[in-house]
Amino acid sequence: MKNGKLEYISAEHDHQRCVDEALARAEHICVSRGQRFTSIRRKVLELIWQQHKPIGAYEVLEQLQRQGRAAPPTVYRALDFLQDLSLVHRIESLNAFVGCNQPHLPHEGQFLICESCRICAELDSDEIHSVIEKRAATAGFKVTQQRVEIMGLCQKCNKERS
Amino acid sequence: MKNGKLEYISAEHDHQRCVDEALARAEHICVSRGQRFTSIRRKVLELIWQQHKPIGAYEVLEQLQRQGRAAPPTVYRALDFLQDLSLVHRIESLNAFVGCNQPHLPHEGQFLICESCRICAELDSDEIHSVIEKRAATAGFKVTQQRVEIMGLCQKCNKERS
DNA sequence: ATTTGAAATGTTATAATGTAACAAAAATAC
DNA sequence: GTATTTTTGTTACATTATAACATTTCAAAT
Repeated sequence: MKNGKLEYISAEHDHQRCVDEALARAEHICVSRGQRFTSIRRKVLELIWQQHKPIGAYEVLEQLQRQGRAAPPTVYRALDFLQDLSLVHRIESLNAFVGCNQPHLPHEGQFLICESCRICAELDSDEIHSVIEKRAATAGFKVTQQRVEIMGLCQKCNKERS
Repeated sequence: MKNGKLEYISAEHDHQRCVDEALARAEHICVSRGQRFTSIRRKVLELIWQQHKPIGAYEVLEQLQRQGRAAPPTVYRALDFLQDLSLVHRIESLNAFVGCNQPHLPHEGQFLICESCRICAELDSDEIHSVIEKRAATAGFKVTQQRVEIMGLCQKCNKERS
């Protein structure tokens, strides 16, 4: 996404591979930090990655329940764990969760959210980050976290409407 | 807030006057748009303005109930109305609402939220706005709304900690 | 291999936030 | 003054999230 293209919208995007890679990266990150990538955590992350769209906690729960019992705390705990490692992000304006492309990098949450198809792309723009930081500093404010949620139409949906 | 100072934190801030002015501006805006500034809407807006901190819908409800019956839809309807006119904004990461300083201007939501004292200041930085717009355009994304929520420490709380 | 302590998960109940649907009342238009 | 629209009341419920405590699983140390 550094190049500003939402490449996983395109037809040639191999999504199964995309998910598998995300899971592999996640496992690596967990291990390297001495955390356990348990089957529940893996399953929840996999469900979240199955689309590039934010998914609600109770939607994850429903999917989990198709293969056995599960209750809300199970899902929320997994989500909390995954968020702590930046493997998923919460989209505040949607009460929903989305997989993170670059969990290895320290980064803020910057999201493009399509109001039509709901696809959600994560940005990681240093320029946005630093302008916000600078403006906050002008107000004497010490930033610990930035959340940028940008609603609108993705390129594909925008074309279809015109 | 254009000057980047959070002046209403200071001791000389006359908050009653601040609230009164906000209500007067709100009334004017409603009238000028052919909308009714009913007593419920006024009361809800007043409650929200009583602090420069985001307040939850159910907290507003509690206050309302001190002077008669009220149920959640009453509050949410008033909040929806006030949001439509940009008289209040919803802070997504807090599930809470805050009064808007400059409802007359077209603007995006940009907020500085102090994690310590919870005070919330609205920015309206063209620079932040345009950088986000530009970055989104690079991804072929057509922006309809930006939400920027910046967590951290306000000047006052930051000083107190050091 | 067994014990043991910590981490993770199960389970039940409930809290917190938000909305649907329809009835009644109030304001405005005719 | 009646009709129409807008606002509010009221009840019930949907959605999102967490508290509290029991049980299980895992891994480290013996």
